[in-house]
Amino acid sequence: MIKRRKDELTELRSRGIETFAYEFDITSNSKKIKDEFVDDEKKEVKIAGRIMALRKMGKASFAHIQDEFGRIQIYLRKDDIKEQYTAFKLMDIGDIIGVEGYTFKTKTGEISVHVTNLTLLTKSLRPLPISKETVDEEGNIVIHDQFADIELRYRQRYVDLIVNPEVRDVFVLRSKITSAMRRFLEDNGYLEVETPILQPLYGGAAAKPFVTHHNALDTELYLRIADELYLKRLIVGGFNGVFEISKDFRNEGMDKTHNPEFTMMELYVPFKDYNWMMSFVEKMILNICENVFGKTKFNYDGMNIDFAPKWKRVSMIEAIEQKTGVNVLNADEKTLKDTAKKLGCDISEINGKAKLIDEIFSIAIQPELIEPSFVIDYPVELSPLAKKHRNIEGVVERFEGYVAGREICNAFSELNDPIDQKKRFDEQARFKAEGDEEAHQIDNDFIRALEYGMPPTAGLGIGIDRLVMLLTNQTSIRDVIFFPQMKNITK
RNA sequence: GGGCGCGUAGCUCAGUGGUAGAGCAUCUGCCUUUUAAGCAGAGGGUCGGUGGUUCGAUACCACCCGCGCUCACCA
Repeated sequence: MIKRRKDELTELRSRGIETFAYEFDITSNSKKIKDEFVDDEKKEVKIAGRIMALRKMGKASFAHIQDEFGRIQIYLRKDDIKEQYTAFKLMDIGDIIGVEGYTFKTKTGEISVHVTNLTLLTKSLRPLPISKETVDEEGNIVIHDQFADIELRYRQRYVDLIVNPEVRDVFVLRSKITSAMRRFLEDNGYLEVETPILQPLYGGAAAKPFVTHHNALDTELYLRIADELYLKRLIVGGFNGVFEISKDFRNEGMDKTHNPEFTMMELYVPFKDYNWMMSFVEKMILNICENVFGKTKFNYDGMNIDFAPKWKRVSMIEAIEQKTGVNVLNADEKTLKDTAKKLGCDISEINGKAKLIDEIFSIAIQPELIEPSFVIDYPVELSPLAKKHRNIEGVVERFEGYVAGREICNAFSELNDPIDQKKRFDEQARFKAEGDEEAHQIDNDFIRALEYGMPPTAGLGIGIDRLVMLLTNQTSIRDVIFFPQMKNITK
C-alpha cells in the first residue's frame, strides 16, 4: 500500500508537481466558512487541510478536507482546474492540500468550496485508518469502523488526533485549563519559576523516585517527585509568592489515575495559612470553570458536581469518628487495626498508627466525598513538612481537596520551624530504617534555609492531569496525556 | 506482581483440527452536484512470536511479547 503511494508520488513529481510544498497562505478555515456563509454569496477563500473523504466521479469530484476546526466539502471540476484535475486523481485520503475557490451550497444543502486552484502541500504515504460517518433517523452521527484499538491510539496519537476529533477537544481544554490557572496565579501577583528536575536528594512527597546518573559528576541524581523544597527555599529568599507548573516523576505502578510522569502545580504564598489557601483554591477552581467552561456544574462519570464555593470542610478525625465511632487520635494501634479490618482493609503490610488512619480514611470516607470537599487536619506522622495545628495536639494544619471521591489537591500551613523540621526528618529516617521505602529523605540544606527564617507560608499542590480528567469527564489519565507511558515494543 | 480476557487484511470484525472470509479502505475501468456516492472487475494475510501435540495447527497445549479490565501497589 505504501509502495502504491510512493509510485503516485513519483508520478506526480515527474509531472513537475511539488509533493512536499514549502508554504501556503490561507484566508479562512472550515469553521469560519460555515459560520459566515450567506446564501448566494460566492465568497473567495483559500484554505488548507487533509483529505478525509473522497468521491471521485469522472470529470468532477467531491472531497472533505479537515483542518483544526473541522471538515468542509470541496468540489472540483475538470473544466475549472484543467490539468490540476488529472493530478488530483493521483491524490489520496490523507494528503494535505491547499485550495483556492469560492463558497457555495450544493443541491443537498451542504456548504462547500468550489475549487478554482488546487495545490498539493504534502503527499501522504501511509494509509489512514479512516472511518465513515452516517446520520441516523434521529440525527445522531454514527461512526463506522472507527479507529478504536486503545493501544494503537496511544502509541500513534498522531493518527488518533487525525481520525478521532473529540480527542483533540480534550487536549485543547487541557491547555485552556492550565492557561487559565497560570493567568489567575499571575493576576494574583505570584511569580512563575523553574526549579531543578534533576535533584541530588528527592523530597516533598512520599514516593519512590527514578534514579539516574550524571557522568561528569559521577553521581546519582533523582528525577524530582515534587517541587516543594526548592520552592520553599525561594520563599526564604524573599519572593512574594511563587508557583511552578511542571512534570514530577514517581517510580510506581501505572493505572487509570497514575502515570509515571505527571503534571503538578505547586504554589507557595508567604504570610498565609491553610485556611487562606482553602478559599484561594475555591476561587481559583471557580475562575477556571467560569473562564474555560462558562459553568460550575459538571457531570463526572455519572456524578453531579458543582464547583461553586463554598466547598464542604470535613475534619479527617471527626469524619472517621462519625463513621466508625472511633477517635483515631486517641485510639491505640490495636483498636485501629480492628477498625481497619472491620472495614475490610488488608492491613498485613501496614505499620504504624498514621498509615492505619490513612487507610481507614481512604476506605471509609474518601469514596463518599463526591461534591468538592476539603478534608482538614491530618496526623502529624503523615505530613513531615506541615506545621503542627495551632490548637489540636497530634495533627497538622493540612487539607486535601476531594472531588468525585478523588484527591485533587494537597496543601498545608508550611512547617517553618527548623528545629521541628529536623525532628520530623529524623522521624522519617527512622521509618525508612524500619523499611518504609517512601519515607522522606533528610535534606540538611533545606533545614539550613529554614534556619535563616522562612515567613509563615501556605503551600499547595494540584495534580493537573486529575483536575483535567474531572473537568473533561475522562476516566483514564491516559486520555488527558498525549503520550502516556507504554511498554517498549521491539519491532 | 496476581486473576480474568483479548491479539485474524490498512481499519472494524466473522470463522474453522484439513493451510482463511465480509464490509470499508486500496488498485483498474465508467461516471460533471456527490456525501457510508454508484456500477463492473482485481489485488491484498509469515491468523502476535517461539516451541509442542498431530499425518496436518490460525484453531488444542506450554512459554514469551503486547494490550485491556481488575486486585495489589500508589498522598
